[in-house]
Amino acid sequence: MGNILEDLNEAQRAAVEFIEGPSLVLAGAGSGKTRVLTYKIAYLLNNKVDPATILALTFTNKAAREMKERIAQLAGKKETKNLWMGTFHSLFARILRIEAKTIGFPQSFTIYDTGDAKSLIKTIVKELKLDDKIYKASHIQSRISLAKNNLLTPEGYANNVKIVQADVMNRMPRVQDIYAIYFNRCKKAGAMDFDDLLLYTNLLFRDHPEILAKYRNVFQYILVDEYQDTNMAQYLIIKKLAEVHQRICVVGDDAQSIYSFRGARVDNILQYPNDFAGCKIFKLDQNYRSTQNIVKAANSLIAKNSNQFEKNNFSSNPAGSKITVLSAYSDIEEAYIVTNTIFEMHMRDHCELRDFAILYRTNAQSRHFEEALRKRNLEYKIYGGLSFYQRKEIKDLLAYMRLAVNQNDDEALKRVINYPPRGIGDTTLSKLDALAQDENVGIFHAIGMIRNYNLGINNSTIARLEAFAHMIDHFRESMHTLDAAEVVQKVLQESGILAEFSNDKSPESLSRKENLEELINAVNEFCAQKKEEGNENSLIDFLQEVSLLTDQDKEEEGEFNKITLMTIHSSKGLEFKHVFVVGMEEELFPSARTLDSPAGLEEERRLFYVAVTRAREICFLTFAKSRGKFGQYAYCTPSRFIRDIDAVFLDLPVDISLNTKGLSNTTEPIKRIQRNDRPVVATGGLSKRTPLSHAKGKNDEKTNFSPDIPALIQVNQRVEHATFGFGTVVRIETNGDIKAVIEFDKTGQKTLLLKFARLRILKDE
DNA sequence: AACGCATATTTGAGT
DNA sequence: AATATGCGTT
Repeated sequence: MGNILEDLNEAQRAAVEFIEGPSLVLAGAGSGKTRVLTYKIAYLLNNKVDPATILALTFTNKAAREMKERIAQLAGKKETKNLWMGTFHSLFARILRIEAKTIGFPQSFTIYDTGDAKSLIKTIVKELKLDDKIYKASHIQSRISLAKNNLLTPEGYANNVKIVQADVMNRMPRVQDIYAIYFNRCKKAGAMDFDDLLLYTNLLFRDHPEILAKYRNVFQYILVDEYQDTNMAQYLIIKKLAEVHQRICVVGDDAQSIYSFRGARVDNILQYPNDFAGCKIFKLDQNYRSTQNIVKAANSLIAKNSNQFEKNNFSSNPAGSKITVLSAYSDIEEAYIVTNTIFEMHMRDHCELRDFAILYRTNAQSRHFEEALRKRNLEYKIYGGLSFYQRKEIKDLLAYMRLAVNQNDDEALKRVINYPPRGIGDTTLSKLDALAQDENVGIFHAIGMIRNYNLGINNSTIARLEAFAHMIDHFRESMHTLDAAEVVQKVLQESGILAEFSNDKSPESLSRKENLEELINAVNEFCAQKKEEGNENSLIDFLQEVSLLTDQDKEEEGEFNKITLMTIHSSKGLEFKHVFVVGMEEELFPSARTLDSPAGLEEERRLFYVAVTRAREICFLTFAKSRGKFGQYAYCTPSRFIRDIDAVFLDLPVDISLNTKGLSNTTEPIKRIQRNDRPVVATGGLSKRTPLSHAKGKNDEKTNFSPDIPALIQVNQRVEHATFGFGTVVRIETNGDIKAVIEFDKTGQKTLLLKFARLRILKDE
C-alpha cells in the first residue's frame, strides 16, 4: 500500500507527503489536482489516520462521490465510509442538524431552494405594499445573498452605511426591512436557504466556543478542493476550524476562478500564504491532459489577465493541431457546422461520440445544437437547465413531504394547499396568511385557529381547509409506522396527485407520471442505503439531499457514449478529446453585463481559459454573425477573446479579419446561405424558427406575402412592406433595438423597428 | 375559482 | 421564443 506514491510525479508526491502543516497546491489545468487530493487522503488513511477525523470539502456532490470511489480503490472501501467528504452545503447542513437546538431550529429544518426563497420575498414585498417593479425579487435575493455571504445578519445589514446607501441610491431603501422580515420568517418556518447553511454555521461557531472546540477536535485534517471558488462565509468556516492545528491543505487554480458572481473570492487563494503563515506552496505545472498547442494557446490567453500567481504551465504531449476558428452566418448555421464536423469525424475518423463536448456560455444556446444533432441522429446528453428535482410534479410531491415533516414550512404549504385544485383560492389563502402573521404562527397552525375568528371565509371553504390539514396530519402520523417510500406512495395516492395524471392521457402527463415513479425509486434506493448504515430519520435526510442535489450529480445509465452539451461553468474539472466552444461573440462571451468592469471581463477570460483547457486534442471556436436574441435577430461580432489567443496557435477562417473592430454591420452584406452549404434537411421538417431555409427561392413569388427574418435585411436592399410598398434600405441602426431606415418609393423615408416591420426582401433587379 | 387572452420579462453561471 | 404574470370573463 505504501507504493501508491509511485504513481505520482515529483511535485505531486511532495504535496501528498506534506501533512503536518498548512499547504497550498497550485494546480494548473490538467495537472493532476484531483489525483493529489485523492492520493493525499489515501496516504493519510494508509498511515492509520482515522477517516472520521478527515474533512474533505468539494465543490459538487459528484466530485465528492468520484473521489470517494478512487480513494476506496487505493485505501479500501471500509476506510472511506466515515470520511467527512462532500460539499460545504451538505456537510455543514449535517452539522447544523446535529446542533439545531443551539441555534433555535428544529432538527427537521427544511431547506428553501431559490424558488421558495423568491416566493417568500415576493410575499413580503406585497405585504409591505411596495412596488414590485422596483423591488424585484431577484434583485433583493441577490442583496440578501451577498449580505449572508459576508456574514451580515439583518442588524449588521442595517448598520452598514455603505450597503444601506447603495440601496437608497437604487431607490430601494427598504431592502433592509425586507431582509429582516425574510430572516425571521425563515426562522419561524424552520427553514434555511442555501446561504443560511453557511451563515448559521459561522454563527454557531462564533457564539458557541465549546461547539467550535468540539469540531476543531473532530476535524484533524482539512482538505479543500477548488479553493479559488470559496466565498467569504466558507473561508471563515475553514479558517476557524484549522486555526489551532493548521493541518489544512487547499487545492486550486486562481486562473480557474469563475464564480465571483455568487460571492467567490479569488483573494482567498491569493491571500492564503498570508492567512497561514509558513505554508508550503506546491506548484503543479505539468499539464498531462492537452497537446502543447492547446496549453500554449491557453497560456497566451490567460497572460492577458493581471492579478494572478505566476505560472509556467507546460505540456510534454505532442504539439497537436491548431485551434480552429469557424464562422457561421447565423446561430442555426453554427449548429449545423458543428454537427457536420462531429458527424464527419465520427464517420470518417471513427471518433467516439463520448469524446465530443459542445460548450456554451448560456443554457439557452443549447437548443439549436439539440435540433441539429437530432436531425443527424447523433446521440447527445445535455446538462443543466431544469434538474430532475426542479420539475413541477416532483417539487409538488416533495412539498407534501416537507410539510408533513415540518408543518411550519409555509412555502411548501402554499405550493400544495390548492394542488390538486380543492377550492382554496388566493383570497382564502391571503386571509389565512394574515391570520398567521397576526398570531405569529405558521399557516398550517392558523388553519386550526380559523373557527375562533370571523375572517369571512365561508363554511364550506373552512371545511376544505380542515380536510387538508387533517390529511397532512395523517401523512405525518403514517411516517411513524411506514417507511419513507411507502409514505411517498401514500401521499401520491391520497393527495389526489395521481388522479390528476390519470385523467390526462397526454404524453407530457405520462412523462410526469414516470418522473414521479422515478422519485419513488430514488426514495427506495436512498432508504435502503441508509438502513444499511443504520440511520433512522431517512426521510429528512432524503429531503435534504434532494434540495442540495444538482443535475450534474446524477449519473444516468446508458449515457456513456454520447456527445456532451453543457455550459462552460459546469465543464470545470472535466476533459474531452474534442471540444467545441461555441457562441464566441461579443456580448454573449464575454457576456454583456461583464463588459463595464475590468474584473468582470477578467473573470470571463478565465472562463474562456477553462473552456479551452477542457480539450485534450482538438479545440474549435465557433461564432455566428447573427443570432436570435429575445425572439428577434441581432447582428453579432466575433469575441475579443479570439484575439486574446496568440494567432500562431490559431487557424482562422478566411472571411474574417480579427484586426478590424469586428464585423461591420452596414457595409458588409450578409451572404445568403446556399442550400448545399447545409446538411441534408428533411424537407418541410423545418420549423418556422429556421428562416434561412426559405430565404432563397421564395422571393419571386408575389402572391403570398411572407416576411424575411430581420437578420437578412441589409443596406441598399430592395424590400417590400405590407402597407408602405416597395423601398430601399438606407441604413441599419443596431444600438438598442434594431431599426432600419428605409426610403419608400411612395411614402418617403421611414424608420422601422425590425422586430415589427415584417419586411420582404426582393430579388436583386 | 378557473380559464383564456394580453402583456411583461427573460438570458448569467448553480449550492 | 418561451415562460410568468395580470386582468377580465365565466
